[in-house]
Amino acid sequence: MEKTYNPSAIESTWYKTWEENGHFAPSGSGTPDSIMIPPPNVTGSLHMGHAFQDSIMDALTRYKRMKGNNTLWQVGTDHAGIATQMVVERKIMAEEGKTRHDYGREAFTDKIWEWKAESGGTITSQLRRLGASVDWDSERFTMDDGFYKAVQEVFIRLYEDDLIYRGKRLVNWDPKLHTAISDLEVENKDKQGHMWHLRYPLADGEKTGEGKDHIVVATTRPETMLGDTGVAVNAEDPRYKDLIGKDIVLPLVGRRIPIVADEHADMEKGTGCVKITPAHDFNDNEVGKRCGLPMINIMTLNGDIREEGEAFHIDGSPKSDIDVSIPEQFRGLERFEARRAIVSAFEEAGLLEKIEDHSLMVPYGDRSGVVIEPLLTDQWFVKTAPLAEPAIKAVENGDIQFVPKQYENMYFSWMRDIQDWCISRQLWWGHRIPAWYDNEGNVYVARSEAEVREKHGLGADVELNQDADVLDTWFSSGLWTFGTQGWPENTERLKTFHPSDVLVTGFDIIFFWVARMIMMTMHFMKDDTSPENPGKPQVPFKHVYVTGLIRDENGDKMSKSKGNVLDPLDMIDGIDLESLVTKRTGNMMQPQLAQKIEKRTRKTFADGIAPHGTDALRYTLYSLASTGRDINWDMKRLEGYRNFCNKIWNAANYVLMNTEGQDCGINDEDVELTLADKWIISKLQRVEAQIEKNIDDFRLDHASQNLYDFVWNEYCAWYLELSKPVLWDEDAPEARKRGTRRTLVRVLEAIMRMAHPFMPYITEEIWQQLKPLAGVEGETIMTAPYPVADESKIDAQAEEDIEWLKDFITGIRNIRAEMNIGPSKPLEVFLRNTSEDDLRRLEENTSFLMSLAKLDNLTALKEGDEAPMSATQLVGEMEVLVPMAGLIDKDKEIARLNREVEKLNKEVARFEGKLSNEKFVGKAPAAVIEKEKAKLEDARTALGKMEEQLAAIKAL
RNA sequence: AGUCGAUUAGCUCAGUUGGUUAGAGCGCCGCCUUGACAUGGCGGAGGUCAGCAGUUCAAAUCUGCUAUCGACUACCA
Repeated sequence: MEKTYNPSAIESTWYKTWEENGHFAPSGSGTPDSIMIPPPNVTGSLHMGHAFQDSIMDALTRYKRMKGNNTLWQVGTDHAGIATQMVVERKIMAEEGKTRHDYGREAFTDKIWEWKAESGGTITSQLRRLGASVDWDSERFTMDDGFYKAVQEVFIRLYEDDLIYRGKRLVNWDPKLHTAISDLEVENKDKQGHMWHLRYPLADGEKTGEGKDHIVVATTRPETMLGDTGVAVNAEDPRYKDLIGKDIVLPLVGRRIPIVADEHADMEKGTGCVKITPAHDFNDNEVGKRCGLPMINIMTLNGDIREEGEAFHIDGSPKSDIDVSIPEQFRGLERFEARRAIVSAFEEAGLLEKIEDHSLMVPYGDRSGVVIEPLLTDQWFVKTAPLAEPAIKAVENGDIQFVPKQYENMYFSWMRDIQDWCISRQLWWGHRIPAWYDNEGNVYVARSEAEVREKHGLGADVELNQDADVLDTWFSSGLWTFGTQGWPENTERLKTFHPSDVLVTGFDIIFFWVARMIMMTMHFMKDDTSPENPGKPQVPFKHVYVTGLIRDENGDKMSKSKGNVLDPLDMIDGIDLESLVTKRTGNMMQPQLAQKIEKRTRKTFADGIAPHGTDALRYTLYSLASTGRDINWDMKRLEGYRNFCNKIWNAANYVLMNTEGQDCGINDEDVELTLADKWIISKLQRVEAQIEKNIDDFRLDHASQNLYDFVWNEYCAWYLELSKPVLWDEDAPEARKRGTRRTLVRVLEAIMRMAHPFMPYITEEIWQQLKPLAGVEGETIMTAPYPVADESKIDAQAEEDIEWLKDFITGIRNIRAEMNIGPSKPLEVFLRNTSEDDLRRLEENTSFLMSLAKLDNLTALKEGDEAPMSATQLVGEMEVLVPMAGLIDKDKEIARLNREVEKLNKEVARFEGKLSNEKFVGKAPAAVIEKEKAKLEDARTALGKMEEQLAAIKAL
C-alpha cells in the first residue's frame, strides 16, 4: 500500500472494475429491493443536491446489496421539455443566428437529439465519479421509444377512463416561451406596483346610493379592462344593491356590461366594486362561471393587445353576439405599454379617480423570467380529484411513509385542494400528444393515425392532423417507477422490482413529482398477485425520504446567477482559483453580475479548492443528512472527513505493517485474546447494531457518526495503541500475538465492510489487501456480507475493565499536562485505596499501563503503607499518585485540587438538593432515585479524597 | 393572512419515548515531531439550550404566548 493516502490514485480504477464485472446489476437472488433514481435533466450536470441524494441512494443500495438483497438501482435521465428546448434554441441562435422556426419542427428535434448525444454523457460520467452503483444496463431516457410507448398508453387509457379532457380554459401562459405552464412553475414575487382606481359610468342615467353617476373599480392590471364583461358587487351592499341588474358603459370601449351580484365582491375591501374579466383572471373566471358572464380574450399569445377581442361562452364555445371591438389606439400594443396607454386615456377622460402605491405578488415564469399571463387557450387536462383520492389514502394508511414524517402535512395540504392538471405544452421537445383532428375539429385519441382510422372507420379521404402539442415533462416522469421496467407489458422485471423501496428526493418537488407519481402509479399498477386483495393499487415506493436543500456557506440557495454554485467534482478533484472564477463567471445569462461573483469567489476560495476525494465528499454528505430542511455547506466539514479517510488509511497501513507475512490465525490456530481484544470485539458488535438501526431509520448522519466514533476514538485511539505492547513484547506468547494480529485484521476488515456503503473506494482498496490476512474470500467488498452484530460477543466485563484502564491513563496524562511533565518522561506511580477489582485489573493490564502511560514503576500501596507526597487522580475510589518530588510544583497542585474540590462541592450540593426534595423521592421511579444516590455517593467520596489530599499538600 | 419549520459552544450541526455533569466536527488556548497518521497526538477553555409563562418530583425535550428568521400556500378587485 502507498504510504500516504491519495484518493485520486485509488478512485480511478475501482469503478471501472466493478462496472466491467457486472457488480451493479441485480444479483437475481434474495429479496428484491429497488430504488429509482429521480431522473436528472439529460442536458444538465449534477449539482451538490444531486450528489447528496445520489450518495444517499448509493449507500442504501450498497447496504442492501451487501445484505444479500436482489438489489436494483434504476438509473436514467429526463428529457426536461422546456429547459432542454431552450438550451438548444440558445445554442443555434448563438452559433447560427437561427431560431427553431428556421429549422422547422423535425430538424429542430433532430438537433436536440444531436445535442443530447454530445452532452448527455455529462451526468452519467459524474455519477460514475461519485461511485454510484447504478444498473447501467437498464439505463432509461424518458424520450426512448419504450418509455414513449408507456406514456402514450397512459394518455390513451386515462382518456378512455374519462380522466383526460380537452378544453378552452384559463391557464398560466408564458408569453415569451409561448406555452402553458403549470402553477407549480410559476414563481410569485413581491413587487411594488400601483392600484389604479377607475370610474365606470352607469348606463341609462342610473345613480348610486350616494347619488353618483359612476362607480369606482380598482385594479392592478388596468389593461385587462378591455376584456371586462361585468362588474360585481356584493348582494348585501347597501351602496350598490339597487344597481344589480343595471348596466355600465365600459369606458374607452363603449360596451354595455352588467352589474352582477357575487360573493367575490367584498364590501370591506377597496371600493366594493370589482371589474370582472373572465378571460384574464382566475378569480374573475370563477365569477364568470357563477354569473354566466361571457369571456372576451383581448391578448395575443405574445401578450400584446389583439386587433379585436375574441368572445366565448363560459364553457369555451365561441360567442358571436357581443361587441368585441378594441379601440384603435390600443391595438397591437405590448401589454405594459397598453397599461400606460389605458391609464392615460382614463386620465384624459377624467375617469381616473386616483393612483395608489401598492405592493402585490406578481407571477413570473420560473424558466423565462417574464410575467405570466392568465390566458384562454385550448389545452388538455387531467382530472385529478379521482386520482388523488387513493393517493391520499396510501399515505394516510401508511402504505407510503414520508421520512421525516412532517412532510406528509405538505403532501396532504396540496392533495386535498388539488386542481386539474394542465398537461399540454406548446413545445416541440417532448412526447407528442396521441390525438388527431379531422377538418371538422373532431378529436380522436389512439396509438397512431392508422389506429384512429381503423377504430373510427375513417377512409383515406378524411384528412387527419396530429395535435401539435407535447405533454408536460412531469406527466411522463410520473410514470418513472413502472414505465422504466417494461410497462404496459407485465414483465418479470416489473413483477420483481415494483413497488420500489424508497424514493430519495427534495421537498421542493413533492408536488411536481412525488404526488403525481403516486397518483399515476396507483391508477395503473394493480396488485394481481395478492389473492386476498386482488386489484389493490400498487404504490410506486414504500418510503419517501425527503432530504434537505444544500445551501452555500451563508445559507443562500446555490444558483448560477449568484455564482455560488459548487460542483461536486471540484470537491473531489480540487480546482485552482482562476479556473473556478472562469467557471462561475463564464456563459452567464446576466453578465453584469460577473464582477460581483468574481470578487466573492476570490474571497471565499482564496486558494481555490483542494482535492478531497469522492469518499470524503460522500462522508460529508452523510454526516449532514439530518432531518432539517436546510443544510449549509461547510468546507471545513469536508476537510474533516478527508482527514478521517486519511486516518483510516494510516490505520490500515499500521495493521498491514504488523500483520503481512505473519501468522494471523486464519486457520483456527490457538489464540489468546487480551482484554483489549475482547473489548474491541465487544464494541464492534455494538457499533454494528447501532449502524444497522440508523441506516434502517434513514439516519445516515447518525450512522456515519457512529462509525466515525468507533474508528477514530476506539479502534485507532485505543485499540491500535493497546496492540503495540503485545506485538512489541518479545516475551509475549505467540498465541497472544496471534490473537492480537487476528483481532487487528478482523476488526479492520469488518470496519471496511461496515464503511463500504459510505466510502466505497478506500474500503475496497484496503479490503483487497486485508482479504488474505483475514482469510476471507470474494472478488469485491461490494458483495461481501454486511457485518451483523453477534450479541454473544458483547463482553460487559471487558468493556468496564477497559474503561477503568482509559480512566487510569487519562488521569496520568492529565497530571502530565497540568504539571508540564513531557509525555516521554517516565513516571513512578503509586496506588492507594485499591479494591479487589482494581488489583485484578492492575494484574491483567500492567503492561498496557506501563506502556501507554509511560511508567517506569507502578506500586500498589497496602493498607498503612506510607505514600510520598503526590499529585492525585481518582479512578473510581482508587487514588493514582504521582510523587511530586522534583517534578511537581506545590502551588500548581494546590490550585488544581482547589478547582476539583470546588467542582465536586457543587455536584454534591446539587445531588443532595434533589434527594432531600420529598416530592422527588416520593414520585420519581426507584431506578432514577438509585441513580441519583449513587452519583451523590461517588461525588462525596471523591470530594473527601480531594480535600484530604489538599490538606496534606498545604501542610507541607 | 394561513400552514409548516427553525432558533443548542465563536462557526456548521446532533440530541430518538421528558431522568447526562447537554455532545461532535471545525475554530480557539497550552504542550508534544513518541517506531500508522502533524490530514497527527495529549490536555484544556467555551453553552441561563431565543425569551416569558405553564404542566411535572424532573423540561433542550411537552403545552401556550412573544420575538427573530425561513419556506410554502392563499389573497390583495
